[in-house]
Amino acid sequence: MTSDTILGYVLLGLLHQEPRSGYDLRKIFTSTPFSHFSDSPGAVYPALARLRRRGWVTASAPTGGRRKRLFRLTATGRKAWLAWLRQPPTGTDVIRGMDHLFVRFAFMGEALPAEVVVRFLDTLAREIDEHVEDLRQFRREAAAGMSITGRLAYDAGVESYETHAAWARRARAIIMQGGES
Amino acid sequence: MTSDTILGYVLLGLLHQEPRSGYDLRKIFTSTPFSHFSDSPGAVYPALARLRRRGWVTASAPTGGRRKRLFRLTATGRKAWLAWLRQPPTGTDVIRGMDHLFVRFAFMGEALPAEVVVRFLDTLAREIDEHVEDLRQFRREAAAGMSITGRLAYDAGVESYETHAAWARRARAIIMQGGES
DNA sequence: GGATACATGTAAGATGTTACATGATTGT
DNA sequence: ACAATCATGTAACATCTTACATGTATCC
Repeated sequence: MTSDTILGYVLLGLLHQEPRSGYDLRKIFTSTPFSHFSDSPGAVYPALARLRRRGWVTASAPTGGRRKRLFRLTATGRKAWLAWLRQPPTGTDVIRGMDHLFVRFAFMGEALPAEVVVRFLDTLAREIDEHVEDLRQFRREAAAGMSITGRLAYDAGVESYETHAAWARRARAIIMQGGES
Repeated sequence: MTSDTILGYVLLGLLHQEPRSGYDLRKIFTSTPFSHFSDSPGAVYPALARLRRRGWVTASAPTGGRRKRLFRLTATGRKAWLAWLRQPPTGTDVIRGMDHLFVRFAFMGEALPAEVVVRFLDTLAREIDEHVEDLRQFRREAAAGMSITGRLAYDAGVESYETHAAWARRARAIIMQGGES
């Protein structure tokens, strides 16, 4: 049970909501304005083939006169997806980029109990704090050798992390009181 | 003169500062706490080979008893790097992720006049504003179908963009008054 | 003498990008 | 009839990751 890419898990998450075709999935990526995810057939279809090979999804025979095939999650697919969702955020996750973490978080509400979500946010806020401390430390030592724009860009990064930590604490409070956003 | 990857341009930027070896470049990635950039030899050496093939850098013969080879920018390499630096930020850049833009911005202070930097920030702030407007629009339409964590994650993304727009305006002011950060 | 840091590369494998190929259905 | 959208895939290509291979210089 080795892990798949983020794209694989996102597809799993969308198929957890309801069975869909490759085309449906691509359209979601086209129409959603966030997304590092490409709607290109060259990304989506091979990813679906991969998931099928792993036994995480099944494809129906072509339906409806069209060649449309609906993909649906298998039991092991759901298990793999839940295992992915349940991973607590690590320092490495924080360094490698918050985006993946947000994608994971976005799906959590559909499948995990509030306490797990809250724990995720707690850990995330703490991990970000630690990383910010490292970033500040480095800035103190290295600022002298940096250009103006270098320093400003660096500060933008730090500020971005701080924004995320503050968000995590606000989100935690919202989840705790039952979820009025 | 097709374009290279971000890694290529970052290497170019570091070599613009001073000639360095592949090892030197890798160490920079190891020791800097930001970075999506990997210090793995399997990324850096092939990228340097690519830049050499393009005629953007030259490699000295092994020096110093060691096998160390120093890479340095050629005139066309510097031109290609400057062309990359001078690109104004586009809407697509903003959607694909701010990170690349910050990397570019970080190098700008070393090579471009303040007015160009200011123009970059102006355009960036406007492009972000536009994108935020789209994101809000989508949220209004789609919020009903989203889970709590889905909505929260989405809002984190929007907030992140807003933070960046505000940063761009602050950075602009700092550059204009000569660069006290 | 042995560990650690210096130093450069290649090999295998997975993933993603862009472009191509093919054909059915729906709306005008 | 024709265009647009639905629908699924493959092919070529570049890039990155992880792991391997090799050898030198320095410090203790």
